[in-house]
Amino acid sequence: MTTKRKSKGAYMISAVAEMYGIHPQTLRLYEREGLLKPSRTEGNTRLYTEEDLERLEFILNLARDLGVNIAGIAIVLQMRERMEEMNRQMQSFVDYVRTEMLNRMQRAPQGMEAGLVPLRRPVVAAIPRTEKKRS
Amino acid sequence: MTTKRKSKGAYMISAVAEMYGIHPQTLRLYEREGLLKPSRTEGNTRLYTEEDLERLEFILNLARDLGVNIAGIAIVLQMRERMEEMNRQMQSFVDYVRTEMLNRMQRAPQGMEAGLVPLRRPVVAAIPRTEKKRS
DNA sequence: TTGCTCCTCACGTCACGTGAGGTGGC
DNA sequence: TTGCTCCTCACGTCACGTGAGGTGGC
Repeated sequence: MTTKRKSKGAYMISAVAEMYGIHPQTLRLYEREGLLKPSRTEGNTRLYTEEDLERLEFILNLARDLGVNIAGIAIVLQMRERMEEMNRQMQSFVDYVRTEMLNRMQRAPQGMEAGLVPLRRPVVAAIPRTEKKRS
Repeated sequence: MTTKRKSKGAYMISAVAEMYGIHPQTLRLYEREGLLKPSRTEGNTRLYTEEDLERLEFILNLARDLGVNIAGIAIVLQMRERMEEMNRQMQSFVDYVRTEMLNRMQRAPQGMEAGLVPLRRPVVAAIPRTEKKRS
């Protein structure tokens, strides 16, 4: 038996197939269709990182549980990235406003009662986060 | 020939099918699968409003041009609604901050050089809008 | 009556997943 | 050598779109 796991968090195709109960050919299919892009060894063997596995879990959730086809998964993946980008921008904007408000308050505390209250729990808290598991 | 269009902006199934070059059965299929929910006349005949047609155009773009299956279209539709909701929240937050900043400036104009410049073109301008045609 | 509507059932096609078969390198 | 890897080709199944067939109301 050879090592199916190579270096830190990089898996060969049969290990991944076994972990998720799918056929190795299915993994090759997903790659051919552009859903996954695992790196390769010098000998051309696929290596799946933790990041690839996270993406694969998302794909399998759509494909197996929800019945979405490959074209649909591709769209959903890119929409997910757009939403995450929006969340990042929203978050940095909220952070900017919060620190700016605090700066101003220190210089002119009389404005406090009018402006600070709505900022304590910023709008971003009401936005559904796209789930993203961290190992 | 009967009237295929009833009242303002409400179309019967054959008119819609002809407009978009699809089979009436396909429209019934999309409704059965939950993608479209046209209203009905008292006699149980489907009536498609302008809003339904807009949604249908989005669906057809996914189905015909991109090859997304029905399960995928359902997911994409609900992601689209979430993104639109996020945009609305972002916009209202930006609006709130802008007016609040202006209020403060009028009361304490010495803070101007530090805070106003980044707000002139708010973050929302960098966010890709989901397209939404208006008739 | 005509031309639409409603519905259900069924078929053809295609995508997806999987299997077989043959190759090559650690 | 063994057990993996790579690849291509092919098949079974199912979803999607469409057609037929029969019904009913404006």
